[in-house]
Amino acid sequence: MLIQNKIGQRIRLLREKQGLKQEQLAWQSGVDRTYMNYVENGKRNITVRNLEKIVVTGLKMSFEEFFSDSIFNEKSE
Amino acid sequence: MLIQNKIGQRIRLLREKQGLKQEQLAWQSGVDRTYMNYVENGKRNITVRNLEKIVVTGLKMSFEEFFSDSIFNEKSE
DNA sequence: GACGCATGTGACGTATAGTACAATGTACTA
DNA sequence: TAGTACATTGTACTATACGTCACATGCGTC
Repeated sequence: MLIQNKIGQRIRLLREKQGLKQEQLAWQSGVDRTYMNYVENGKRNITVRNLEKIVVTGLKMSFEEFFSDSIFNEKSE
Repeated sequence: MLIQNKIGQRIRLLREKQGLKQEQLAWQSGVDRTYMNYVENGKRNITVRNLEKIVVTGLKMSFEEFFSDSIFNEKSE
C-alpha cells in the first residue's frame, strides 16, 4: 500500500473520531473540501506543507501522534 | 520555522549520526544528491513519497521515530 | 597554488500537486 | 419521490515539486 493511501486512511479515521465532516476538517485545515476528499482516498502525493495544515492545524495533533499507528510500519511496496 | 526546514534539519542530524555523506544517503534513498541537498537546506516542500524514500528507505527508520523530536512541536510560522 | 572531496546553488524541462467549481453518486427520510 | 446532506468524481487552469546538469564554493592536504 502506498504511503499516500495510509495517510488517507489515517486522516479519515481521525476525522471521524472527532466527529467531523470532510467539509469541516477541510475548512479548519485551510484546504478545499474536494482536495480533502482526494487526500483521504489516497489520490494525492501530498506535500509536507499541506500535510501539516491537515494534521496540525486541522486535526490539532502532532506528526508523531499522527504517525504512531501500526499502518505506517507495514511494507509499502 | 517552516516544516520543510525542520525536516531538513532533522534529516541532516540523523544522516550525520549515521556517518553518511549526502551522496551516500541520496543513493540509499533513491534520490539525486543535489535534491537531497535542497531538502536538507529546507528548500523543497517535499512530498510524502519522497519523504518516505529518505526516512524509511534511506535512514531506515519509522516516521514515528523521525517525528519524535521536539523541533516538530515548535510553532511553525 | 593545485588538487580532491563534500556541499551548495542557479537554471530549466517535465510531471504533477494545488485549487476551484460543476456534476454526479449515495443514502436517509419526510 | 422529492428533498437534504454529504461524499465522490470530472474538468480545467495555475502553481510548484521533481529530477537533473553544470558550475560554484568551502576546506583540508600535498
